[in-house]
Amino acid sequence: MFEHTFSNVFFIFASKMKYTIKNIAELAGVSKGTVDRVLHERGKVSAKALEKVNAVLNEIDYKPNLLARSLKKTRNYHICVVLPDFNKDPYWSPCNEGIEEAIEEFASFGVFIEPFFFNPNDIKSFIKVNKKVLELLPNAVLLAPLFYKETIEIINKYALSNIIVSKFNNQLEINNTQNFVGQDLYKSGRIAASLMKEIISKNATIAIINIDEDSNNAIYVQEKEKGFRSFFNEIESYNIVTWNCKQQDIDAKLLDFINENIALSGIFVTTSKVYTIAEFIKNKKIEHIKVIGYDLLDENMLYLKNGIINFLIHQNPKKQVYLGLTYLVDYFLFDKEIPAKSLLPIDIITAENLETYTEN
Amino acid sequence: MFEHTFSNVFFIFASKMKYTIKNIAELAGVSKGTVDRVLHERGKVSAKALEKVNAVLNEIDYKPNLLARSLKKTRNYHICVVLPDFNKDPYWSPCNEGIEEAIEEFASFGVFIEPFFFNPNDIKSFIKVNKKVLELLPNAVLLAPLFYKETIEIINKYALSNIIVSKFNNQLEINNTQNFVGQDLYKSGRIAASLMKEIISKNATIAIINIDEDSNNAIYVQEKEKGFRSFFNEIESYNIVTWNCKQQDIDAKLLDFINENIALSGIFVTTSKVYTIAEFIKNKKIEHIKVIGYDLLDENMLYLKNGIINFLIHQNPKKQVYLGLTYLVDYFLFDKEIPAKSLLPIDIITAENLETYTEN
DNA sequence: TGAAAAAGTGTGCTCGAACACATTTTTTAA
DNA sequence: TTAAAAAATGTGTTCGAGCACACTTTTTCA
Repeated sequence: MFEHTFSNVFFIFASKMKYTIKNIAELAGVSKGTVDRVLHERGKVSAKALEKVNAVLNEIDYKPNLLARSLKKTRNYHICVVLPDFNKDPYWSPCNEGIEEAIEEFASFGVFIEPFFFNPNDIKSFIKVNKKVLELLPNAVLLAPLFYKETIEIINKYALSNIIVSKFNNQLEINNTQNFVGQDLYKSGRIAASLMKEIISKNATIAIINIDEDSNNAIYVQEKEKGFRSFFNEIESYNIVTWNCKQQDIDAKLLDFINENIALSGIFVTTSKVYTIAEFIKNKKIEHIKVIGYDLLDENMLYLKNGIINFLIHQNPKKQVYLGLTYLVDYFLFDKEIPAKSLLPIDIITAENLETYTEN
Repeated sequence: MFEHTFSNVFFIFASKMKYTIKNIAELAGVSKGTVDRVLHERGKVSAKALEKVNAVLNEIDYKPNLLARSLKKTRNYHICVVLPDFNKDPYWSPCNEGIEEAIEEFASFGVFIEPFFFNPNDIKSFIKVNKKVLELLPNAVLLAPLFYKETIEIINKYALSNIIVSKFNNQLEINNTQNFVGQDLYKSGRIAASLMKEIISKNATIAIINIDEDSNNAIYVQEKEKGFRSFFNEIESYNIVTWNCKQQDIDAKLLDFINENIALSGIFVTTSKVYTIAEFIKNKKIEHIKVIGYDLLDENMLYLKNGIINFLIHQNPKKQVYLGLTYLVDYFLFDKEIPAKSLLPIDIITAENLETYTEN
């Protein structure tokens, strides 16, 4: 270790001392300008000076003060979040909380976060909103890429304007995605299956129900279905059937579907719309069917608590946006790298541990 | 809205513009010193000036730049973490990772974090380590308060030296704890019980096994037991027995215990030592007993994957320390409030969702 | 009324990094 | 040998908040 002392520095933690560029300059016997040039490899440094500075840098553990760095290059950063309108689909409602928290928290650092909502049932609305955002020329966009083809196009346009794009919730291509925050949907399906297996008896029939899933975001639901089926394929002796339906058809057709499959003892709903099935089951007083679905919507939580839904899988949309925004902010302010792929844990929610996820 | 413009300010986002003290001073027609006095209520401001500044402050949404604020009052903060040696109990091993990550991340902000380990089986070691830490006079201590009486004493001493104390993992008093990061142990026991109920048949016998729990940290284990029993008390028709044992006695005595309780079909181990029971069950080729325990120790994860352990409850010690440290750092750097009580979600881990918690 | 005390106000420096620009040293070539 | 060009080095300003200190205005009271 170096044994030098600085006039202006009070050694509190001997070896763990925080060095500044000025300190390094003094130790190396050069000016802070030279140290700066060495640190940033800006050239214009003589071999002798380079050596002196590097000698010091090798001895100490210099970490630039990120507060000072970020303050110096103070800029106002603008991040837009593009996501479905939660009035059209309550699944997205928690995202809003996450965004509001991020707005509040990061405003003090000069980061301005702005949400933009589109209609998840209307591709045109998705395109329109993105066009509007593009015109604002923000520094970055955090996007829920619901529509495959249109997202590819808009991402290219953003790229032309040097706007960073991160995605959340839906993986655009299932592999090789960049800047993505979300969950592994295939695994999520497998987990649902493993839970189902624990709570129903052998040789039973299990239904996978996809509600209101048109071809657009069907790929995401299909991943879950694949995962679910893969689990049972490995153990056999279960009969898995898939039913695609519209929400308004449930009342008219679900009873027929149940009667057609007499051994039916488990239903896996691939989205947050599981409450519609639960409602039906409750009204018809069907007691032998176990239900697993997605997400902590108010209605879902109600049916979970009174035992009609047995398990919910938590996709944690709030954490997804918040984390996505955190990555972008850390990138702008502190030069942190944005993780190419951030897969959140897949939480299993029961009536008992539910409140530990909703508190605070 | 104000319609003024500043010579040196470029309006990017009309109303969402970031104001500085200088801006406010210009708008109010006073100097930044006066604005500063108003903001901090330092007095020495005339009624007229106060009014002018407040008029501006009411119109705009001033958020001080936390980077600048923190840079100005640059200090080196020293935080000590006092926790059990992970060589004595592998449960604490993930904490180390959390601490290492925090050290790395916060060093750039002038925060120096230092871990101190004590022997969890030796009260004297706990006292000794804390005494050592006290002499260092850090700004804060993050503590795993394993021993009740001794913790009370040491906390008082820290307080006398104006050292902030946060606790994690063990709640000192079950209610009214301050600066605590951890889980609700009672609830955790209930969750274990609810899972047990799903996977065993009615009228069965269930064993609660406490391994190596002497009177010191017994209170924490007792909370889990209480929660577990409370769940089954509500539904009856189950027979719950408790067995307290030493790890070295398992081989000699567990088989007797199992034979004494012929209907035994579920075991709840109240700590991370569940692998010792799993090992026994595997060796004796007992197949009808379901096992639920705690924490993602390597051995536990192995038995979870091969089906001997059915569920693990994740106490997330790594997240606990990391979060505890984050709270302290945010407090020192950005004047954020330290939450009095931060209860983490209680994660249910199965063979299927396990890897979503261990990745990244 | 006027000097002293009190109250109010403004200026300028600091934190550490970054970078523009000024100054000094070395190299080049006539 | 020397002037010009190039390279190397050092200096000073900025970011925004916070605070010490200097300066100005108002109030107090003999």
